[in-house]
Amino acid sequence: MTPKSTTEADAAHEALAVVLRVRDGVLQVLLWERARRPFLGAWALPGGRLEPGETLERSLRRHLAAKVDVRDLAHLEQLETRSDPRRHPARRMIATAYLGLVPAHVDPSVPGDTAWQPVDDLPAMAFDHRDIALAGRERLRAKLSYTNIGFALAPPSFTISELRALYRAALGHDVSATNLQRVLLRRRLLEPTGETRPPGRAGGRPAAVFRFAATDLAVTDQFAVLRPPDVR
Amino acid sequence: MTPKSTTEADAAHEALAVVLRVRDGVLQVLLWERARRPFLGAWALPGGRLEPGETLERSLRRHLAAKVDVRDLAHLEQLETRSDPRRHPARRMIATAYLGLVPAHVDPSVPGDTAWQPVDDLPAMAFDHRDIALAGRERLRAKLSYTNIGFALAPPSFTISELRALYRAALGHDVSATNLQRVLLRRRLLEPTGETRPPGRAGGRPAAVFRFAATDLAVTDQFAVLRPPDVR
DNA sequence: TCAAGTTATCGACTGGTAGACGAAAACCAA
DNA sequence: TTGGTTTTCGTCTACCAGTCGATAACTTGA
Repeated sequence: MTPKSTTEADAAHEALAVVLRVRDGVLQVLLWERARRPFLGAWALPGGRLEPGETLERSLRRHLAAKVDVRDLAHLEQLETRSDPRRHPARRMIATAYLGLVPAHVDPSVPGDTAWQPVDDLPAMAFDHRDIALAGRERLRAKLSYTNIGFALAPPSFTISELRALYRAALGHDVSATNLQRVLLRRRLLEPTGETRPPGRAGGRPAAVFRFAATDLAVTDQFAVLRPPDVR
Repeated sequence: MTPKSTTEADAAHEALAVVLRVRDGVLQVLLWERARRPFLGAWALPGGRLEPGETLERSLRRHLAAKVDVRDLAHLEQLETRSDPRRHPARRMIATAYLGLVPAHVDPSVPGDTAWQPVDDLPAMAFDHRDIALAGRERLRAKLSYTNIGFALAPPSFTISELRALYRAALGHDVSATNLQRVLLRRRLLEPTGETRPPGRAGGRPAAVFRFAATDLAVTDQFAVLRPPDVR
């Protein structure tokens, strides 16, 4: 049978966040420099201990409030829970990671010990945080293809060129402007605002301005290759 | 600042499993009848407390061993972590749920307090286990469409008709035998064994026998509508 | 004012894939 | 031999994404 009385205390639990944004064509993650051991001075994901009575998401938002304005978080979803006993060198610590997205148009001021780092060229990181950060990137990339999660990275309105730059930075490869517009329009994820943006100094045709349709994310969170019959 | 000393003990953590199989054309989940309060006598997902030094997956396999032969589990992946303080009426309990799949050809004997229940017609369940079970079903349905996760539900070899029955039960809707074969063959997920199965008493053409190709699940775990250019 | 350059948008072509359907194959039973 | 059953295969069609080139709408500079 399983032991009923735990000799040591129950495992501590923490919530961590992979907060991503696109800036200057680069996908960045919010990291902070640890101020205590272990891994003193190393880069780490923001987050912290779960306190009694809190949900994980609430705890995460509380810890995050010290780093960024939580109102700037356009999207937050659970990633995975890590439980390897050796992931923390000193104590038992279970971590539940979340993926958070910050739109391109907000630039939250962050404390001095906090910085945006490129996800494709991460510095040395504490614990297993590097793996978690990369898992967050992969989740974003997968979901960009079949959901409207892109709205969480984009400003309220944008041109196709601007959106294309966002997708290129997040996906890590180029996307065709023609296909991006057609695919998103056909799926009713995008709608034109009717406005246009004046061209830059080099000239060029004014770009039409679009916005993401106000559809529920959950609605478009599904994709099926084998669709049910008669649904068309 | 956040409180450093926890007045009450840290939250207890449990691992739960949504173990699914297809039997007689019905998608079933493994449940057991609780033998103690709260929810005494109600149906619950198998699982139990995480003990010191265990990973979540190891803990789950240990608890599951009392219910089914763990070697019969063809697939196990993490689903989600639930942390609502009110999900357990008496104490603080965080649950990490997993999705497990049992192939159709094995029929593990289960203890008397354990039973397979239809996922589409669940009995009243303890805690939030009903939500978790349905989340497991949705994960399976989504992944059936774009991964080779179906191999974990299928016997080592099978005819297209048998596989079609499996998919119909799991997906909840009919699938065309023609398309099922063509789609899976084209993606190299399926390969013919060269054998045929003799027809039943009513006659009919002998069915060709297939098996899932021995590709790594992780390899086929990706799908992209917006593919990178030049990859063809 | 006009030509050249620039950027955005659109239409057309192509290839690939899935759903539907019916024909053909391979068996059984009467 | 005929009719029924099940499986398998080919074909037709629709849809969708990737590519490419034409066109639109603007700029600057001569």
